[in-house]
Amino acid sequence: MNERSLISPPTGTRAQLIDAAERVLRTKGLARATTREIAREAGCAEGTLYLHFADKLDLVRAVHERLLPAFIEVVRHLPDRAGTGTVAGNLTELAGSALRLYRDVLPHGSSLFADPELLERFRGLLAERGGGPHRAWEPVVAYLRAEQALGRVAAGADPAAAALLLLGACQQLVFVELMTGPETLPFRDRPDPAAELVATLMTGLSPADPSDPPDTERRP
Amino acid sequence: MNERSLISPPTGTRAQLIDAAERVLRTKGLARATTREIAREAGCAEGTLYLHFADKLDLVRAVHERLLPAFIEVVRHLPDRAGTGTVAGNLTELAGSALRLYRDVLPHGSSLFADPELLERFRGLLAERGGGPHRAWEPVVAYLRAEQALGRVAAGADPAAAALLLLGACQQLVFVELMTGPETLPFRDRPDPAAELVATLMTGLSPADPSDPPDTERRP
Amino acid sequence: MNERSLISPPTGTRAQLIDAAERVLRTKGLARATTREIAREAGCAEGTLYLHFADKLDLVRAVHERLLPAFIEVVRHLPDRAGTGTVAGNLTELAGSALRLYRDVLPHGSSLFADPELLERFRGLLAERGGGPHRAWEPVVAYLRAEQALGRVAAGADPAAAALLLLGACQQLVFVELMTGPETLPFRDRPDPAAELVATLMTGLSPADPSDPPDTERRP
Amino acid sequence: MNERSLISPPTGTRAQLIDAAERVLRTKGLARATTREIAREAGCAEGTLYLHFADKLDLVRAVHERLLPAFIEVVRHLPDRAGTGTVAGNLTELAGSALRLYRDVLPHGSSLFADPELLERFRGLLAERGGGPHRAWEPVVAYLRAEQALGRVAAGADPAAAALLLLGACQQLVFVELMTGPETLPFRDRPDPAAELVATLMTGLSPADPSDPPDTERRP
DNA sequence: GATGAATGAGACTTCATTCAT
DNA sequence: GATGAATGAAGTCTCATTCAT
Repeated sequence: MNERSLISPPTGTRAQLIDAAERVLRTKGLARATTREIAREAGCAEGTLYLHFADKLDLVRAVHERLLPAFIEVVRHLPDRAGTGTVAGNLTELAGSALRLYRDVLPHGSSLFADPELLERFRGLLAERGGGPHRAWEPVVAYLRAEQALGRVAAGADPAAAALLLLGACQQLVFVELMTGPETLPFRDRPDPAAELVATLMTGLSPADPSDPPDTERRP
Repeated sequence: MNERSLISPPTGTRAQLIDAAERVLRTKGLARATTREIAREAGCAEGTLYLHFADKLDLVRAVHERLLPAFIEVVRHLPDRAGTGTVAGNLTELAGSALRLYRDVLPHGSSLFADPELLERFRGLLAERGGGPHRAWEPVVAYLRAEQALGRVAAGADPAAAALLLLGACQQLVFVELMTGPETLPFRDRPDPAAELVATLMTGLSPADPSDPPDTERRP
Repeated sequence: MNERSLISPPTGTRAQLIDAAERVLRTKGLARATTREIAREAGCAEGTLYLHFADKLDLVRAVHERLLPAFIEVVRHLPDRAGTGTVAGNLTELAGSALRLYRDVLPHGSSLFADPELLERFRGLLAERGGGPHRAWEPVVAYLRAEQALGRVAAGADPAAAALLLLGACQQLVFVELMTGPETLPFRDRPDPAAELVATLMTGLSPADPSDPPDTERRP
Repeated sequence: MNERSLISPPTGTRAQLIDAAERVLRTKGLARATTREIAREAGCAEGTLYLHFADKLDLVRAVHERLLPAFIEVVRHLPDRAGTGTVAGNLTELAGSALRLYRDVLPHGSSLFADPELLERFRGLLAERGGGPHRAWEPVVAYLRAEQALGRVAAGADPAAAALLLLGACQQLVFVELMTGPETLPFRDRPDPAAELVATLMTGLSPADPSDPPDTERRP
């Protein structure tokens, strides 16, 4: 329908429409993001939208498409840092980036569940691009593997589980922030949530005392 | 508007409407859940809906209201189990329950971000009920504190961070499952994701070898 | 449909419904007077309305039916007063009563124009009862004729026109009051509109000076 | 919402909608004037109505807005005629115009009482435009004052009361005509109601014989 | 007689989409 | 490419009316 989508410069009417849609989607929500409102925000006529996109969902898809690289970008260069700084420092920086990213992206991603057809199109997009939120795990896993090779991460640790624990915590923290509203923020009293998550993940919960092995039942 | 809501038995037209709405919301999504479809699913006339609910969003709110207790129920009795079984076993069971719960609840909760007005009403509901997804952390924190007192969890561990890591990982896993679709399931090859998450959380990432302290830079 | 309508006492559910309907019609207007609201106001169930009236318009008709006698009552005894008091005094009293009456009745009467079917039913009611707003003119005409016979009203005056002038002025004054709202009342600064209308009607506009005959053109 | 309203030519979709609404309102009445019917009458789609008006009542308001000038136009040039023709002739012409005007306008104006919200909007319109049915009195009052200065109207007469008597009589005559229906027309036998009203208003009711002063009681 | 939950036709309104200019 | 008035299907919601209790 629109073969210039990958060639077209980031400026121009098409890009303005995507920008406008992104803003309206985040502000008003998917349910209230009308083509009229988006066109008004983009400063063009409603009909112009259909010169650049097949339909409204195609525009929403374009918004998501533009969001995808940002998602990977956050963790892309992480593996290169293996062996530099400290593991905890690198992971804390990762967690901080993830928190910022989720604040921007989660409303868009969550809205997908409100519309199965939109979700289906998004899956098609993921299939094309080979993307998906789980792709963020991979660089983290690669980084942890590299650190394992360097001996800075326990050899027995499960990098995939660790990546899921850390990124999942970040996502849930933002999810709860967005859901309960800006007033009632749990974890807000914490000075640096990212550092605390990483510290706990590094140390683990098991007591150091081997006289109390965690995998043995205490009572019959 | 409907004073029977707290007294009425779980059967009756009102309950049928909530049931029907829950099904339609999960099947068609919030954006496609029409009053006509809900009434048809409930086996009553469209107008009947407005005998029991102020408007459509009020019905959606009722669906969420019914979901809230389930959320807490999963973790409510966890603190009582402190000192019984193994810590890892108890947390694995929790993670398993959380995974099942999120599969049911996440689409509903995520859809809230598609409609700011609905989100606002949901916040009002949370304010009334004193609820919110973060309430699930509290029993986990209480449990971990109790285990710390028993010496089965490291005294220096941060229970709040641990709860967020574990529940966040579960939520993200389900989020990715639901988003990428039933075909492309990452982590599907894993026999028991819950156990792996718990194992990693228990052990931590830091290498056991004290000659390689994790918080010291290796290279300048 | 309901043969007891003329026999039934003024109390009882039927009368309560008419009372309630009268209040709701005046307060909310015909367009917002729902059966639910009327039943609530009457303190009975919605279905009860249909035990006493064929449909909603039948109830509205009953309200009008009860208003009709009040309309005539104001002027009924006027002819008997011929030759008593002063003509101006009698007419001023009449005008005062008419102003009060129109304030109660005009919203109901005017609303008839909003619904041709209701208006048609009202005409049927008038045909039955031999009523109609113009019946109010007759006693006034009779009174003026009697006063003419007594020489207290000019023999050449047209009683019908006089009745229309006086009652019409009262109706329009109330019409404007109701339409422009309670704040902006023209004629409100006048201490006694009724007396002023009557004074003008008694004296007429023609100058007393016969040297300036009113029916002669002054300029070519 | 529609900035062309003051600039747009009297043709075009907007004007067609106002025309159609005016017809439907007069034919079916406010209560039966549906947007579907109005759109059908205007020859456009139902949704088009909302391109030009905020909602249905806004369209009704526009109909009334277009009626307002007509109301004033009837009496606007009356003061200029002071001293020309005869007073009775000028007033008779005025009364004739008022009768014709009320036949067109009264159903619309009266319907306002059926819907308090519409009445409220109409008051807002009057406040904007500085209008209102009482504005019709002013030119009549000005005319009578001018004639008083010329000695063609009694110096002691009350112009405001006279205006109210004459216009009120015209309004009530039309009100009764419209209410009782085309068959039962009181005053229909009269050849020229306007002339008769004016004649009575000019002469007054008081007998010419000063030996019978109207303000003295005849009997104790 | 009284009830009030249920009904369903139909009202108003929104909004993605088209097309002549 | 751009426009924006027009479209009309579909949505939410109201309300007079019925009927089993």
